Amino acid sequence: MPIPRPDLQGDRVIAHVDMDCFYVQVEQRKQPKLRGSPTAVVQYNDWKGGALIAVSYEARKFGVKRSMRGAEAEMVCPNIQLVQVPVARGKADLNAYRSAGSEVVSILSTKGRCERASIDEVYLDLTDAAESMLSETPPEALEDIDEEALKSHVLGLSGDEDREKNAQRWFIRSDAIHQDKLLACGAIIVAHLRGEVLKETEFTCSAGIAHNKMLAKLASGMHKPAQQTIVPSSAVKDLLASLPVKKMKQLGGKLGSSLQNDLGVNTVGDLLKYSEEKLQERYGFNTGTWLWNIARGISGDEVKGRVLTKSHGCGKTFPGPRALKTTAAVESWLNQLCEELSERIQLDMDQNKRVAHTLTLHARAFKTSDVEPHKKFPSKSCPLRYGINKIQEDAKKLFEAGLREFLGSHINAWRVTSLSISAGKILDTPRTSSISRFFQGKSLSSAISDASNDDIQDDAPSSSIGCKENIVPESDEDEVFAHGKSVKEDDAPSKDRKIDVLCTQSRKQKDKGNGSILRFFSGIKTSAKLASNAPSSRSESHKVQDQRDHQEECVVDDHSRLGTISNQQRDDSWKFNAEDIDPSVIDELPPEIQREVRGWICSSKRAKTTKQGSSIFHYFSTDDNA
DNA sequence: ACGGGTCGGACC
DNA sequence: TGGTCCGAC
Repeated sequence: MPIPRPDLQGDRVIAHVDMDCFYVQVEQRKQPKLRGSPTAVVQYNDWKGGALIAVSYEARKFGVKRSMRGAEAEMVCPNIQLVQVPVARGKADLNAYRSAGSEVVSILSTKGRCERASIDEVYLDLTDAAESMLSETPPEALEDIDEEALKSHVLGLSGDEDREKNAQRWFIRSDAIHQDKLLACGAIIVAHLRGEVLKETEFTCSAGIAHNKMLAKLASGMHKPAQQTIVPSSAVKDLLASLPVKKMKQLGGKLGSSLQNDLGVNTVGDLLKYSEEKLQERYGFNTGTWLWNIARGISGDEVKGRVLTKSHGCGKTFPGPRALKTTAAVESWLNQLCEELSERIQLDMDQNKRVAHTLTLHARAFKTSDVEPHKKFPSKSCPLRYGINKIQEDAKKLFEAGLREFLGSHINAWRVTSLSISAGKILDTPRTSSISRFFQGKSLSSAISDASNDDIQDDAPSSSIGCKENIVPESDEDEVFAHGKSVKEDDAPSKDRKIDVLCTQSRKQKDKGNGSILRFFSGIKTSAKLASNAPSSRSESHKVQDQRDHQEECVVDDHSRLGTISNQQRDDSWKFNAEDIDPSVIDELPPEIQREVRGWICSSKRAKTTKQGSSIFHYFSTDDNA
């Protein structure tokens, strides 16, 4: 699982920021009277008082732990305040925590590359900011330095008496090595950011500052809550020497157990005894090298610039007697899950201009009269279509396909103990200079949800799920394009505006038969009609569109009717599917382009690749503002 | 009858 | 790829 990355760049400044008992803080902000008293967040309190998923530091003093039941917590801490996770559609609703996490990220992402590692954790690469500070305003006197930064814990400082004094001296050491000075700057930046977070969100957090993610993560947990810890290189060896392997990220599971049980490695330092080859032999090449490196505090793992999640999922378990026994029960719960999922991907689209492309269903099930004892319910996925009903419909088909495979040819009673669906392959929709401009009177979001209006029932043969085929049925293009009211009203393109080409990157041109050029021309056909009875002024929303900082072309996607927009500029050719182009579309083009297009329609039965420099390419790729 | 609900990543 | 498994919070 872990993979070694050589730390090419040696002196990075990496921070890991971890919110303190985050769910509790979110609830305390909502309900300030809870502040200061022992508090825990539980979900579902009907069975033994619910399961604790976050515990305040006041409550921890009483020995309250995560994974206790509410009832247990009350035994060890009678005054504990138990707050329930909101429930929506019969399941836990974590949206409040997700959006609180986003508040934090929006502050933390201002000083450098930011990776959202979980709902309440981020990594920051502050190398550039720290270098700048060091060269412009290096910390030379205590007065220069944020008070919070001076409270940092600096690992490896010898002084046992006054920790804070030592830390302060460390900050302003003029003879410190460059690496340490960078860390000091990083710590000052982090202290400032934490102050901003507190001011703007009322949340406290803890942080670790080090030269790589692994050490930063380790450090952020060392002094909590609301404190920060610095790991100078000089402290790494001693730190790891006594660190139990299980404390290291990635070693909390089977791999860590194996190190202990099979190699007798109890601390990370113990790993130093093993050669890289030995570790590779035992755990495989990648893992072996990775282990060898982390024993030395080496990790080149980079901070990904990613503040948004890569997928959205929701699920629910149905333990013991609650296990679902009928397809009706399964469908009913799937519908609830799909509603939530739909809401979330819709929000993602509205807020972030992103579109999800695959829908995946997971389930756990067992057979009551089991012949094959431990067969797993297979997960299934299909292209994702926007719209609650479509998602529900597709999820149902995915479940049916999975169930058939799960049951095989036997006639068996079954129980489902968990269900989850997720939306993945989420791609940015770069700003539109393409066909979607014709429809930009409305948001991308409404365009897509309109495109998946549920009044038209499409019937995909459910058998197609098991196969490699797309279960998404083709629907009438007019369904998309018919929704033109805002286009007509206030945002129709002017007649002379360049009709943008719709195309896909050639490397993505795997869609067979339903190439996007086809949709493009269908689109032009309709939009040209709309355009012809529209006012000729550029609309307000076009200007807004133009300001989006994404770039380049827009493409109608395979999975949603009006969806994916992909970057083109780097491609030197576009591949067009020339099938089924309505001649009236071509009439809209300038004469010389018309001739060109008619030419390649005649000459090619299926597809045509135009190279950069061709007149068609030039025409369609030229900015209409030019 | 399970820490539940979600995530990310690697592997085949 | 899709599907599975692992690890994490």
